[in-house]
Amino acid sequence: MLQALAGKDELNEVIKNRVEKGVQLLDEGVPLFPNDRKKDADVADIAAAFETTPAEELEAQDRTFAVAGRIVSLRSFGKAAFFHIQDSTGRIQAYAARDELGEAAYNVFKKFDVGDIVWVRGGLFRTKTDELTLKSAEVALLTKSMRPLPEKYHGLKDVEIRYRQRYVDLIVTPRAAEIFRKRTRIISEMRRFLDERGFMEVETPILQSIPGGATARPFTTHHNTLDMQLYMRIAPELYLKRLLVGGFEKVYEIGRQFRNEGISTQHNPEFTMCEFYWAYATFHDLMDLTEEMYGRLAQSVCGSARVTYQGQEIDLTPGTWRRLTFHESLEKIGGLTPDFYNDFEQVKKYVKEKGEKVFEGDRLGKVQAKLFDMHVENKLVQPTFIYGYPTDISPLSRRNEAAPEITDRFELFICGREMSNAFSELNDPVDQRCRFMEQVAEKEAGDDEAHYMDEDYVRALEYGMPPAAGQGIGIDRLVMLLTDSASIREVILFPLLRPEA
RNA sequence: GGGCCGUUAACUCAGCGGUAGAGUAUCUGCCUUUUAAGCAGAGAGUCGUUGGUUCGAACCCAACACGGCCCA
Repeated sequence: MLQALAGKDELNEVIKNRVEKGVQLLDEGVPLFPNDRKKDADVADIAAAFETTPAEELEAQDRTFAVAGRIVSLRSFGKAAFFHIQDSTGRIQAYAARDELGEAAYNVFKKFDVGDIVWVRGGLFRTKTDELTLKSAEVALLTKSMRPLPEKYHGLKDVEIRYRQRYVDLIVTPRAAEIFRKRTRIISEMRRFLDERGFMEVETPILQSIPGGATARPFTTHHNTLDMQLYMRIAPELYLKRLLVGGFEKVYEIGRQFRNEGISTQHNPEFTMCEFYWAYATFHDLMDLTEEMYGRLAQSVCGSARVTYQGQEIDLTPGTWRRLTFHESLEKIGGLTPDFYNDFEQVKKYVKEKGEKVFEGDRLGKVQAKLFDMHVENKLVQPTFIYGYPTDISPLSRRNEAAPEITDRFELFICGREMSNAFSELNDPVDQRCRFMEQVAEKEAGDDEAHYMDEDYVRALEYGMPPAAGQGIGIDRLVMLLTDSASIREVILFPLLRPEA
C-alpha cells in the first residue's frame, strides 16, 4: 500500500518523503502503526509532580516514565535531539541521544518526524535552561504521520481549514482545544447544577411529525418504511411538557436542535439547547435560578463571575441582574413612547420602512417585537431580563393574571444577544387550542415560522398539566460568552459548511 | 438575498501588466543541552475555476466556486 502511495505523482514532495521514510522503516522491520505500547503517565502529571524539583534530586531518582503523544517540535543535532511530545494533558520536552539509545535505535529515531505519534520511556532531568525534560531510554513509533503539520510559529490561520479540518486545528491551536474542553465542562457543570436540584434528564424525539415549541422553519426528512414526512425538531418543549402531564415534576434535556435558517456568527443550523421544566414554579423562580446557574458556571469555568467578552467586562454575579418589562425597555432603552409603540398602524408603517416584512395576520405584539429588535436588543450588554412579552408572540406562555395581553415570560439578554427564553407555562387547554389556531392563521397568511396545530399536545393538556415554568438556554451562545469567542463556529467542533470547492 | 474583503508552495505571507518570491516545513552535508536551535546547499507552484482584454495576465474585466465580515 505504501509502495502504491509512493508511486502516485499527485502527492506533494513532503508527503512523498514521509511515505518513503515509512517504507524504509518497514524494510528495517519497524512497524508504522503498532498498538503494543502502554503509557504509564500523563504529561501534565509529570509536570505537576516535578515542576519545582531541583536538578540533583531529579537525576538522583532512578524512576522512569512512559509517555505517548504526538511530536510537535523537533530540534535535531547530529547525534542528539530535543523534541516536544504533546498528549491530551499538555506537552513535555524529551531528549534523545545516540549514546543513550544505542546506534540502531537512534537511527530509527532519526526517521521520526514532527507529527508522528511516539512512545518514550525515560527518566527526568533539567536542561541548561532548567526545562524539565524526559531523557529517552527507549523510544518507539506508534503512528507514522504522512502529512506535515502547519507552520510552528504562525500556526493555522485560515479559518476555513480550521473548521473543515478541525483535527488539525485541535493539534496546533491551543485556544481551540481549550474552548472545547471548556464547552464540555460548561455542559457537565450545568447537568450537575440541575441534577443537584432534583431535575431528571430525559431524551425526547428529534424526528417529529409536527415540529413545535419555537417559531422557526424546520428541516424536513422522510422515513422510508413508514413512507412518512418527518421534521427535525426545532425544540423539545412540547414533549417535555407532556412529561409534566405524566407526573415528572422536574425534567430537562440537553440536546441538538435544528432550524432551517440563515447562518451567521450567532446562528448555526444545528445548535445545542438546554431546556428544563419545573412544576409548581413560576418565571420569577426561573430568573433567580438562572442568575445562580450562570454565576456558578462562570465561577467554575472562568474562575470569576466577572468575565471579559470582546473587551467588555460582563458581571454575572447572582442577584445583580437588571429586570425590565418589555414595555419599559421600549421606553427606557429604546427611547420610544407608548403613544407610538401602541399605535399599530404607525408602528407597522415604521418597521416596513425599515425593510422588515409584515404579514397580513400580524398583530401589535409582533411589530412591537421588531421595534425591540431594532432599538433595544443590542443595547442590553450587562445581563438583563426582559419580561412581560406580548401574548401575540408567545403562543405557549401563560397570560399574566392582571393583564392578559401580556404573558409571564422573559428573555435574557447579555452582550446584546438573546441568551435564554423562559416562561410560566400555559396549561389551559382551551386557551392553548385558541393560540394554536391563531398561529395556524398566521401560517396561512404567509408566515412559515408560525406554529403548527398539535392536537395531541392539546389532548395532553386536557388531562391536566400542573402549573409550571420552563426555560431554554442556548448552550453555544453561553459557551461563546464564557470563552470570549466572537463566532458560534469557534465553539462548534464541526460547523456546517458547504462542500469543499 | 445585498455590500465589502479574501483565495499565490504543505503552512504563514509578499508580489498587483514584462521569465513565480520569502520565512517555516522538506531533502543533502556539518553539528551531543536545543527550544521560532544554528551554518552551507538543493528541490518544491494548474497563482481558486472558466472566459475575456492585451504582443504579453498571478496582476485588468466578467461570471462562477469556497470562505470571512457587515447588512437584511
